[in-house]
Amino acid sequence: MNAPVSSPALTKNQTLVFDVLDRSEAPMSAYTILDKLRDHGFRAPLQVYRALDKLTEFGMVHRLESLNAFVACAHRESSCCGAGHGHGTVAFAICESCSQVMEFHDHAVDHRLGDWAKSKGFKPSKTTIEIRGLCQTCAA
Amino acid sequence: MNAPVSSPALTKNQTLVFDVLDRSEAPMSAYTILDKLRDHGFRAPLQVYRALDKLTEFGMVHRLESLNAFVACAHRESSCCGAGHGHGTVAFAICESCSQVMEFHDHAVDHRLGDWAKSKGFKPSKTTIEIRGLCQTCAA
DNA sequence: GCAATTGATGTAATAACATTACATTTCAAA
DNA sequence: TTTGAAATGTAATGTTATTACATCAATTGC
Ligand SMILES: [Zn+2]
Ligand SMILES: [Zn+2]
Ligand SMILES: [Zn+2]
Ligand SMILES: [Zn+2]
Repeated sequence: MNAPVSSPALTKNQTLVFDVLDRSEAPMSAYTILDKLRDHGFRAPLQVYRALDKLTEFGMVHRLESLNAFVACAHRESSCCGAGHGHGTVAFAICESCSQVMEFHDHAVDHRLGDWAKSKGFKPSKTTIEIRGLCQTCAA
Repeated sequence: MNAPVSSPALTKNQTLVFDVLDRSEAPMSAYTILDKLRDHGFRAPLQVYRALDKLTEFGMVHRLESLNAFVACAHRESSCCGAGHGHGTVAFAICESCSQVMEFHDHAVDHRLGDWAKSKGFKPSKTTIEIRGLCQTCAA
């Protein structure tokens, strides 16, 4: 269940993609990332998708399913469930006005969904929790 | 916050789309629905997307973000949070082997996420909870 | 009855997101 | 130094969703 994964040294493409995402305020689509990296020799979507796959596997990047977009992990150092990037289920609050994304982990929610799964004999592999709405600033 | 919505009589296209989804065991993409409805005069994706938009608005259909697909609501009559289809946040467990989808509502999860939002001044408009994994049968 | 408005529909074209297939390169282990 | 695994480059294609515009149908106000 979302076992921590080691994150080896990144390849050149992985580093480029991660740096773009990490410097971005907002989530980015694969194609937006591609455009940002044309200057660095990127020519095709697959170069981005391959890097994103690995970064996601390493837990350094998350895919926002409701946006078809990606963010660098903001769940940095350790936490309650697993160390470093090897976190358990994480949730996102996504502002539909300014695109800001807040990443958080809620133990109670995680356990509650885990209990539900157990009660149904369901074996979770990945859980998505995304709250769309307005951040404090934009709601004011 | 996810206020109940009245569901007026459906139009012809809405009825066709809903019936296809309602009879399906598994979630369907808009294009799969389109193919099922060619015989009934459907020719273009927009006919499906427009119907899906309305059905979603009525709470009769849900979009599964992690699948880019749609299911008929299985949350039928009333429930704790709002009557009929006008439900609060709902969660889905999606079997990656047999495609079966279980729709459920968990009060505790809903309130916990609501509390988090309140504590951050975040105003939720829509919350997505999707658990991918293996159903009891497929996990055996 | 007959505009005027509104919502639904039909159709084509295009945009946005993602994968398959195959050739080539890199690099560390044997 | 062979060789095998992982990464990369490139093109083509597949899948999902929207924009733009024309037409049609039901309702409302006159
Ligand atoms: Zn994270
Ligand atoms: Zn905001
Ligand atoms: Zn439902
Ligand atoms: Zn199953």
